[in-house]
Amino acid sequence: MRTTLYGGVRIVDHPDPGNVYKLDLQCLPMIYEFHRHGLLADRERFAQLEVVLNAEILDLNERLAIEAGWEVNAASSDDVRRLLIRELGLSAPLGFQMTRSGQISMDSELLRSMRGQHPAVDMILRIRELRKLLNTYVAKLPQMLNAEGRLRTTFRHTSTETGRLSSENPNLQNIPARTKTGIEIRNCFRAAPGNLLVSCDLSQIEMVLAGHLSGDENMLRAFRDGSDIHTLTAVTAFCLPDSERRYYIRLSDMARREENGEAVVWTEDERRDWKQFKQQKRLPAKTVGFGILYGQTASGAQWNIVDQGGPVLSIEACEGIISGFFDAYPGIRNWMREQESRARTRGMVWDMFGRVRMLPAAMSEIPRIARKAVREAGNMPIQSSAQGIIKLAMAEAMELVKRYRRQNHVVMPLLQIHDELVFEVSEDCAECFAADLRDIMIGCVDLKVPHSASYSVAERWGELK
DNA sequence: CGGGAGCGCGCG
DNA sequence: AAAGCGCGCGCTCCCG
Repeated sequence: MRTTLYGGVRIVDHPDPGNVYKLDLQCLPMIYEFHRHGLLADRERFAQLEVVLNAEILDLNERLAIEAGWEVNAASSDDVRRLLIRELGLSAPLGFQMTRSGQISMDSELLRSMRGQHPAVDMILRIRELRKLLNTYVAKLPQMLNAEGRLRTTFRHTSTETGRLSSENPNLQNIPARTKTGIEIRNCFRAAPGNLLVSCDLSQIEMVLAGHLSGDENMLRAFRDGSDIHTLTAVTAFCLPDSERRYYIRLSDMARREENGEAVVWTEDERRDWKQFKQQKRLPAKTVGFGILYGQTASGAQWNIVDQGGPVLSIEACEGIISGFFDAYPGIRNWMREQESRARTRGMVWDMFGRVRMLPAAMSEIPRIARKAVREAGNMPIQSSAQGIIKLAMAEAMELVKRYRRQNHVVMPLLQIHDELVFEVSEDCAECFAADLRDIMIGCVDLKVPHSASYSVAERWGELK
């Protein structure tokens, strides 16, 4: 039994936080490297992109004004509400979400669900997307370059609740990646001539850790066999009969092998069935699977499934998928309950390295406050453990960096983006460094699941992965 | 005109 | 009514 003070609170019987302090200390040399180097930017390319975006936004704004009959500011949710709800009378398939101040929310999730009712919806979405990219990144970042044309960020390593790093002035952990224009922004960052960018990330690390921490046998087996987790969840959650179960698991296996570059022969029926299963069953199951790690409820899942192009499901159906997930992986349910109980009875949870998060709110008598804390309790050990693994890898990778430097190679640690590390490395050894880095990210910790990491090498950031 | 709340959205 | 975890940051709107 150990009694210590943590955050000014006396607590009994919790893991030794000594390892955490060591972890945080050991990753500092690499953070120093991040600060020292910065990312090389392509001014020319930024400038070109800025012209293109400006033109498209201007054009869209004009067309929106014609459509509406007045000058709508897409960045003003008041304007958007006035146009779409009051003047055009549009409605959402799942009803409206309210903001804290009691207004109907006009966020992109809701707008996407109203697509097709009126052309103004798509225009507003597109204007929003482009304005965000232009104002936050394309017009802003080039002003922040140093004399060498490199962009430096500041990482904070003591500011988050889960041990994650945060990045500010500017934030280089949220550079766009998901859209076509976003990738063009990433392509404005590059390695210097003679160098290449290397990135390596931990695959599905949070789901892997859910398996490791809970010890759930079904999930461990699934990861060991390399089967598709979301298909397994789907067939259980939707209560498919045995024959269909086996059929779809076989199809998911074929899809995986095909992705790995194997030649796979599909019949026409199989193709059609897989495509339908993927959209109608696997997508909801996948969405729920991620949501569960955040404590998502049925109504949250319902919105999310629609948002990602899945079917409109009833609340009952969503509840069914969530409980189906827990039936497929009962160990996860028990583990989640254990975190909830730690939060409710002791006001704290901790991760696999002993990092503690105090959650006194979980003891609150106000249900909304307590529920929020319980969600945080379920997520923290997973997010925090993932971060611990990356910090271990950062410490070990620093030795790798020194070894390469002794052989006169250029190696510049550039960024940590939560489950990913980015380096700039001389081109003659980039591939080799990447493989060594991957081995460190896998080997730095021993989990019940053999986890994996994947790397990528390219000249420009947007070409990675 | 600066500060801050509220909203929205980029990333993992 | 509430609504999914962790961040940083830009714009709008309102206040002093």
